[in-house]
This record gives sequence, C-alpha cells and structure tokens, in this order.
Amino acid sequence: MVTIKDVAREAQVSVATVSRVLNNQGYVHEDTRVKVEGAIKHLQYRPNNVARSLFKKRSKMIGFIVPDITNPYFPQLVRAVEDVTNKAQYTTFLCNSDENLKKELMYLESMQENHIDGAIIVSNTLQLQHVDNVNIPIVALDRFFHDRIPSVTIDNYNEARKAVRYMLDRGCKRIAHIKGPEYIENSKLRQMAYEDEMRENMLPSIICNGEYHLKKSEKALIDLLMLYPTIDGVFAGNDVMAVGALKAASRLELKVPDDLSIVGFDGIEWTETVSPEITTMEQPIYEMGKRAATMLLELIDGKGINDDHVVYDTKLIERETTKKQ
Amino acid sequence: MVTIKDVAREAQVSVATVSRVLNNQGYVHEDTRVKVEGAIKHLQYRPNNVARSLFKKRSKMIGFIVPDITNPYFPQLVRAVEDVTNKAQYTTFLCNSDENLKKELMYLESMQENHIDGAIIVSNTLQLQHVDNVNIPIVALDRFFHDRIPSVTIDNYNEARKAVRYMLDRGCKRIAHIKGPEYIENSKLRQMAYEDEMRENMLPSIICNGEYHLKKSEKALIDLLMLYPTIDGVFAGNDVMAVGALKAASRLELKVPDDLSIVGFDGIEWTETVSPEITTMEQPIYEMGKRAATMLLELIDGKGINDDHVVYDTKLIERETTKKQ
DNA sequence: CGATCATGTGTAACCGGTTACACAAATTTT
DNA sequence: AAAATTTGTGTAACCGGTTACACATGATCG
Repeated sequence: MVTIKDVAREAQVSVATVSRVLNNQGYVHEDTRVKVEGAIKHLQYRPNNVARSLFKKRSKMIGFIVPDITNPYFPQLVRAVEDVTNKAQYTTFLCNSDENLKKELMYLESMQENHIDGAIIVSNTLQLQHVDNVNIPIVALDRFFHDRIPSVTIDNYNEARKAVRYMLDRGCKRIAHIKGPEYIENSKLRQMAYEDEMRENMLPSIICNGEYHLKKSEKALIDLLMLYPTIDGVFAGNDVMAVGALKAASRLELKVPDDLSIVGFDGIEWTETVSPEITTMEQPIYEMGKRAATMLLELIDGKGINDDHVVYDTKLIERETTKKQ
Repeated sequence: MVTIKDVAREAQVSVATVSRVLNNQGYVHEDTRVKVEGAIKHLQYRPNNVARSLFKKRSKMIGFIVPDITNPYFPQLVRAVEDVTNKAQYTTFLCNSDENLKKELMYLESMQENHIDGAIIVSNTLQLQHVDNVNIPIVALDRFFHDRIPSVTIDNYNEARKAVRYMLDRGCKRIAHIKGPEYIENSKLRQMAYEDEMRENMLPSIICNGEYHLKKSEKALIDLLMLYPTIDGVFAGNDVMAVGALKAASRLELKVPDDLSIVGFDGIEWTETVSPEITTMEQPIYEMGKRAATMLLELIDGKGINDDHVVYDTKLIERETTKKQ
C-alpha cells in the first residue's frame, strides 16, 4: 500500500507538505505542488480515509435504517438519499431493521463505532432515549419520531381523509378499509382518518386487517366481501394492500371500478403495473428522501435547520380503479 | 468521547490490558477482567472502529455495487447480502452505479480509501483491469465478470431455452420475444437462446425491444401485435417486461392465456401481484445473494473457494399466463 | 533447588493521516 | 533599511486503538 510517506519521499518533501497539497490548504509553492502531484500520480497514491477519519473525527459516511428494503416503498427512498449524499462525497450504509428494536440498537451501536457522521431513520420502535446517547445528527423519515428530532413526513391523517372524501364524492357509500399493522403509527392515523370521515358522513365503518401485506389483504378482503357483498369501495391503508384488493376483486370477478372502487396510498410503482391501474394518494417519495438527506447534511455541517419538521402533501392520482366524475 | 485510556484509568490498568479484555486474547487475570468490564459498562465505552481499522487494516465493511436499487430485481439481493454479512459483524455499503462506468470507478476508489474488506459487484461495464488495481476480494453477482473473479450467476442461455421450449410444448407456435438492452450480457444470452430454440424448431424469430422497461415493452408489444395479430405467445427477457406484455394484452383485450401466453424471467414479486399471475423462470434470488456474500466472506478470511463460479438453476413457476397441460 | 514454562501486566512503537508550532526566506510596509 | 508580514516547509505530537517486547511472578519439572 502506498502511503503519504512514500509520496513525500518520492517528491522529496515532508509529509506535511503532501498533506497540504492533498487538502488544498496552507501555503504550498507552485513548483512543490507540481512535484507532489506528479509523485501522487506516479505512485497511484490514494489517501487512506480511515486514517483521515481517525484524526478528523469525520468519516464521510452516513447510516440509513429502513425496516425492509424489499418493501417496495423503500428503494426509492434509499435511492434518493444515496443520490444526495454521494454528491457530497458521503457513502451510505444501509441497515434493514425489520421493525425490530434489537436490530435497530445494534445498528446504532455499529454506527457509533464506525464514527458515522449522521443517520436517517425510518422507525416506530426507537425511542428518544435510544438515539440520545448516540451523539450524532439524526433525521426521521416517513415517520415522525420526536419533537427534538427533525423529520420529513406526510400528514397521514388529513391526506387519508382526502382519499376517503374523494371516494364519497365519486358516489361510493359503502366503503371498507383495509388497515395496516397497529404498531405502525402511519397506519393507525390512516385508519382513524377513515373512521372519522365516515362518521362525519353518517356512514358506518367496516374494517379488515391486511397487515401491509398483499396476500393477507387479498384474503381479508375476499372474506369481507363474502359477508358484505354490497361494499362498493375499498380504501386501502397502502398500495401493497390496494394491489391485494384488486386481486381479490379479480378472484371474485367483480368489475373495477364499476362494481368496486379501490384507492391506495403511497404511490409506489406497483399501482401502475397492474390492470386496471390503481388510483392512489401519491407521496413524493424521492423528494422526501432527498429532503431528509439534505437536512442531514446541513445538520452535519452544523447549520441550523429552519423548519425541523417538514410535512409534504400527497397528490391524488386518478387512475382506473375509481370512476371518472 | 470515551476512549480506551479513560477505561484504563478507571480500571487502574494499562490500555494494553483493556485491549486484551476487549479482544478476548492474551492473558488477563479474572479479577482484572471483571474490573475492566465494570469500567467499560460504567463509562459506557464503545471501541472506536476507525482506530481499530487503521491498525488492523480490516474495516469490517463490505461494498455492494448494484445498477439501481429501484429495479425490483435488486432489493432481495441486497437484503440477502446484508443478512449474511451482518451476521458476521460486517456492515454493507450500497452503491447505485446506473450501469455507468464512471460511477462504478468512483465507488471503487471510495471503497479503497475506506479500507473496505471486499466487494460484491453487479456490472457489465467494469473490466478486469479496473478491479485489478483495487486490491480487495471481489465477487461478481448476477453477471459473469471474468474467469479470475468468482461469480454467482444462472445459466441464462440454457434456462431461457427451457422457457421457450416450455411454451412450444404448451402449443404456442408464433412466439415473439421482447428483448432487453444489448449491452447487458444476460439479456443478449436470453435473446440468443430464444432465437436458437426457434430456429431448431423451424420457426421464425420475431423480436421487439423492451429495454428492460415496463412502459416501453408495453408499447413495443402493442405495436408488434398490431402488425402480427396471430402471435400466440410472448417470451419476455425479464419479468418487468412480462408485466408490460400483460398490460399490452389487457389494452388490446386479448385473453391471457387463451389468446396469448406470456412467460417472464427472473421471478420477482411483481409477477405475483398482477392478474393473471405470470408464469416465469424463477431465479433463487435471495439464495444467490446469500451465496455471493458467503463466498466473499470466505475470500476475506483467506479461505480458498472450491467452486469459484457458481451457476444456479432457475425454476419454472407455472402460473396463470400459460395454459395448463 | 535452579531451570523452564505459563501467566499477567505495562511500555512504547505503530497504523496513516492532520495540524500546531517553529523557523527561514521572500515580500511588503513604514 | 529595519520592522512587520506573508509565504513556504519541516518536525513532531496527536487521533484511538493493537501488539511486540520486556519483565515480574508463580507453577512445574528434572
């Protein structure tokens, strides 16, 4: 391995001078700079970032904890974060927590040990106390974390109400809801929104559990539709379950949207891969990832952030699973 | 930050002793061990992995270069790699190359600078020379790289022939192929297999270009079917394009599989989210990721690997887009 | 009972960078 | 022309660990 000493010897200067050239700071005579750069090129020298991190206490790495990268909501988020951080010369390391506190804590420790400069976290299980003794900037993404932890989210409650209201506007009366897991705050908020909107319209709520899971929501909806065949609309707690709902309709040979309207939530690509394409509340997923990453970099650079809690709007994408006005 | 010196002072021993306790090696008296462990717990000490890496020249980090994490083939691969490497106390850092040589080289450099212990690479653009001056173990995944670089792949050519043969067996005669990008070796092999299998059965080839892209393949197939409405089968170069083909059929109100059979390739989850579910040649994606990661760890540990080039079989999953025998 | 070996611990060099500080030479200011 | 400042470079301490080596003590053995 070529070290800074080798370069110094080759260029007949001290290591300090080489370091100055590398970091482009302090005084270096033009002739010396040329000599050193020549030596660097000649020896194919690459500075050792580990040594550098040790001294500077900056690793140029950030961590990203997601529940599960195979969940189709997350790849875009990861991509966005990577795009931003890489542009700023940071590398991202990825952790799948499976919504499991133990794993999350393990990852946080590992991040600490590796001198990570900051972290982005999608979690409902982590508590303030857990991240408090990790002494690095943290941004919460997709899920609100704590007043003191900056976050990038959407307003799940109000956007979900909009979705239900839209279905009501389009003439649905007997709308069912496929809910996600209760321990996920977002999922709970969407359910509450559905219930409140229905209640305010003097309509009964009817809910089944899809667990954020395609097959489970398909099965749950089939069972529900057998019991209550007059259901004319389904608001799914997320797109994965909306796809499940569509499959259920297909199994039961219901026409979508004529017999049954379906609205999803999230705006993942799956909703466009199926026929008919699914109407959904689209989150600006990539944009959210970008924003979180940008905020994190600012925090790392010690810049205060103006709006610590960014809340994005969703966009109703009218597709083929709801009736046109 | 609590350092090893703080612990040494607290436990009234030398740093060497603390280090011995931490690494569980060398002689340490039981009483001393207890004292040190007490101090560690008391001070909440966590060793600094950066310092450790600097001396040991082992960072306990591995790199993973994929073309694009938002491509639905890759998340499972990433997940598998992470699961294996994390179990061995490694962290994984992820890089999206966009099949772009410049980015790949940039990432390789960054890995070198960060003293990465090894890398897994999905690439067609990188050449041996590029990875040769990076002096770390490398495993190629999904795509064959070079004789000297261990790899985990499938036999694209023969498995694709099986797929076409299966369609012929099921009575399809006028089978078209939606091909992927030519610069991707796997895609080229699958196309060749299609052509060879058709030729050997005295049947003409008919090919359109889907670019591994849903919308493009949908459009390409619609155009093709307009010109040649008697096509009775489509072998898609991957599942994403098979989904596109299914949408095309739906647009043209063709019945699948009665009017048109469709077979995909890869075995990604998308094929199960649509109706009808798509028949596909399933790759053991998770298994492949696991294997590649395991091989890499062995290489890092200096163990020679017996079979440097692992080739997995695919499995024909008969679903609803092909006729039952 | 002296030699040999296992056990237990500390000192200091080392990993590969960065930078505070010292100092000399060149340049500018007064 | 002397003083002050800017420019250019090297020495050595430092970041937080690991480990070779030295040394002391106690146990084992012929």
